[in-house]
Amino acid sequence: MSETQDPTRYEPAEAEPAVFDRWESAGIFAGDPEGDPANSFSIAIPPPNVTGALHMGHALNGSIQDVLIRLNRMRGKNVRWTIGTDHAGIATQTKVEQALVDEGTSREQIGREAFVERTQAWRQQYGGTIINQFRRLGVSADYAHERFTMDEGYVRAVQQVFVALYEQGLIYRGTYLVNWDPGSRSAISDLEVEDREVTDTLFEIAYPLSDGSGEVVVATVRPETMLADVAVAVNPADERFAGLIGKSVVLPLVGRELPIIGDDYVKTDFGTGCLKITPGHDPNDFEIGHRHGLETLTCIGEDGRITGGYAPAFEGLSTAEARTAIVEELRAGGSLRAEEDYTHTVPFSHRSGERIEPLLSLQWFMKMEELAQPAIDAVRDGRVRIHPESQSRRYLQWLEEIRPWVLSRQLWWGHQIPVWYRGDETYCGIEPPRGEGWERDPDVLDTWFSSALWPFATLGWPEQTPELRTFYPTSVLSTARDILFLWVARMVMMGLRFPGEIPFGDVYCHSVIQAPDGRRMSKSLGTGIDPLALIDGGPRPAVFAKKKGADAGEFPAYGADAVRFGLLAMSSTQDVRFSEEKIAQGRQLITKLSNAVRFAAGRLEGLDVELPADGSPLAPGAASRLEDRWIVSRTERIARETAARIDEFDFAKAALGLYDFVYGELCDWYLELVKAREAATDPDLGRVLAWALRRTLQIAHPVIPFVTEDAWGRIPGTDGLLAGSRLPAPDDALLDGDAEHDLGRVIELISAVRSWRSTANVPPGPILPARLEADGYDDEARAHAARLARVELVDGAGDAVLVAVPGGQVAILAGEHVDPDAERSRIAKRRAEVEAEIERTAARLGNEKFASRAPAEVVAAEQAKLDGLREELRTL
RNA sequence: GGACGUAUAGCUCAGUUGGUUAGAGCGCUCGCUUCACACGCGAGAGGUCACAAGUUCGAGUCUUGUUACGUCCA
Repeated sequence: MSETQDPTRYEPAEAEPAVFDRWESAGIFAGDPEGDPANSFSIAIPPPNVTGALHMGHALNGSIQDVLIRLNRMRGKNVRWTIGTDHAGIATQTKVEQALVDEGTSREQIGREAFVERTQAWRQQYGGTIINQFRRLGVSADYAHERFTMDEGYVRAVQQVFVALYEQGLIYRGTYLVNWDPGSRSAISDLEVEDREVTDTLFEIAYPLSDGSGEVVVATVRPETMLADVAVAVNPADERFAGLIGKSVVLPLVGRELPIIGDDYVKTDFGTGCLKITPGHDPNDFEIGHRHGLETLTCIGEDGRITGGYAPAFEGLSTAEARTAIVEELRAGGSLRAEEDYTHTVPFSHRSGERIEPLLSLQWFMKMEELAQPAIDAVRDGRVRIHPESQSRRYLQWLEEIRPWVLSRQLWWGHQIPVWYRGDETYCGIEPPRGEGWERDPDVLDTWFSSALWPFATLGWPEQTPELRTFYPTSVLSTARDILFLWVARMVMMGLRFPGEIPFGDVYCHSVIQAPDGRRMSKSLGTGIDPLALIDGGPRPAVFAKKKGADAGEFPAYGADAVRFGLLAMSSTQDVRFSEEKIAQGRQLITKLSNAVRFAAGRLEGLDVELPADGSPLAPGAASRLEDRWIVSRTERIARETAARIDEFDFAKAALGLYDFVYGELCDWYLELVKAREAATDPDLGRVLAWALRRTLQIAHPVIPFVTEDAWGRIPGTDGLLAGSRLPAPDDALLDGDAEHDLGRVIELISAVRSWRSTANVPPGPILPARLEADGYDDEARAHAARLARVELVDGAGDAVLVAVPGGQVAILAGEHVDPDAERSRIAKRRAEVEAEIERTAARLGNEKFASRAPAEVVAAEQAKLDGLREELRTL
């Protein structure tokens, strides 16, 4: 960062905050709740965790949604983007508990009421962080209607849904295995569990048949749980054990008799093909036990030590000690048949780092089949479309094998379950029960239960608000793939069940942005990047060093636009690796565009460049200039393409297509071509230049909103905010295929001469005399070609170097810089290439089967290519 | 172990239903203080499209197999 400000460089840090303030104070982010539902475009943001800070996934998803929102706002849609945060039960509770511990107290000491108050206060103070970070990114959401999954109306929506599902018999209470964390002595959610790969020992243990006719050998990594075994299972299709189903075995060390059951969960090719069934300590066994009506025993307590009274010798031992002791005893008793290393993934607690102990406890659940079927239908019949399409298969697969959902969490922060108990009585209702002696269920609901209501609860449901009528169903849900089940599927179920309509028409699953080494971006691995460090500048983590092993240094302050562009350009239908180059590419585009506007503004200074009422920059019927017709046509095409790509969620193509247009057409050619003209005496130029820049800024605005808004105000004749401007309807009258073709030839000609110059070592400066020996170039085209190729078109004869161009050749006359003799080797090389290609093409055309079987247009294209090559060969 | 996905330039990625001499950005090389821009302008080098068979007039693209990697599920 230099001390002196270079005025040719756009400074995002200066421009962005001011631009954002202008948008917000103009109130353009708010939709009209009374608008026509048919003209609505709405999005409910996936609510980020209230404890969170913006990470790369949020930044990508925020950029994606903002592109959709801004494009549709400029189309004149009535736009609503609901923003807000999720109360995130465990994460938030953990944060506050940590603070209490630091103060030398605990949640148990201060009590539930004080704890919840304390957490509310914490949220008031810190919960807005991520929302403000979204502002930095340029997110144009409706901040005035920010929602929280525990605000007043939302609590009512959650309770109403719970009570309704309870009354309909879909919510019930039962025993279930939870993820018990022996370290923190509480149940934790799946989200707080991380799978780690460990190497355990797979033990093979013989269980003798009760009738003495032999034995079965089971394989297990957790022999200590055998004390609570209730059965042995084999696959009914497994011929080895076909005769055993229905017989029984004797459990070693304990002596209990266990039935042998058949269940096709058992894999015939894993372990020994016999599985011990311990419903009290393994989720899969629990399912199998349920299917077969087996009882559930437990032999491990909440402290992770052996209990149960099945084998007193091991009681009180930790699971690890018990494992050693049990294996020893089995070995001594001759029951241990084999042991081998076995690498697999097992769950660990994020909080304590201890291995999760599945534990049986009383929980609230929800039956899912009845809710799942309509959600399956909605995707099958296309009312909800999932992009990319491949993800819908995963969605359907999961719903088709859906299992009951455990709703209750042993936490204090969240939606407390609206159920009260008195003796054997149970009451479920929104209002507390009348009478004395009732006690409320202490548990809260899984955070995803309330999140599932997000698309409609944020619009005021269960009240029939104007917002709900206008903006529900929402248009698009954009999210990371990994919560397709946890969240998306549940929103579809709840939307169909309660408001009675799908919650959104399109679901877009965006890429996961990985670290350069292909790992996930993660704070703990040091592979994460704070998007604010890219926007404002900040330390670059070591894995992102430009050269391996070198000091990683700092990110430059790329600004929000560059970060948005880069993330969108990186995004794909699959996971992608983060590339700082794409962010830098965005910064280049921004600088380029800013300078283009600077150039145009200089030309247009003091001119009236109001457009005719129909919006067309070209005077009707007038003989407009080639380059003007060309840029108008090209701009119109890019406008359509970019919008179409955004509509089909191809954000990378939209962003990179913009880059190519701004660099490769607008700046490289149009601005260069018009430099010979003077706006003050050329009314066409003023209009077309202003039009092309304005349209380009409009097209680019959804992707790079700040710089385009800043530039918008610098073009004469624009008023109001770009973000609030209306896109004109597509206009076929602006398309001009002839102009595109004709100027395309001029560009090819100029490029051919430049290329020759460079490879022939002719200095770029001098203007060389040359003859244009080619058809199809009018005076205008000749003038452009001469100026940008730096040649002077003459009629003189003489020795010359020939450069092949569309329609013929340019003969550069021999002179100070041009020596035809020195050209020989270059020409010979090119001739060899052309001859080889002619040979290939002629052979293809001469192939009888090609001529007869290939489509006519392919054959014609080959013939045209051959003709072109033969023409070039003549010039060589 | 199962399912799905991915292998294209030094790096990160495009590449429509098979059809010109496979593209872009970055990096690299050469040239340029061309009056919007050196975060610039012009030109260029660089690819056995992972490997092996097959289908076809024609394969980066389709089929099968192999290898490597990734994600999810168990």
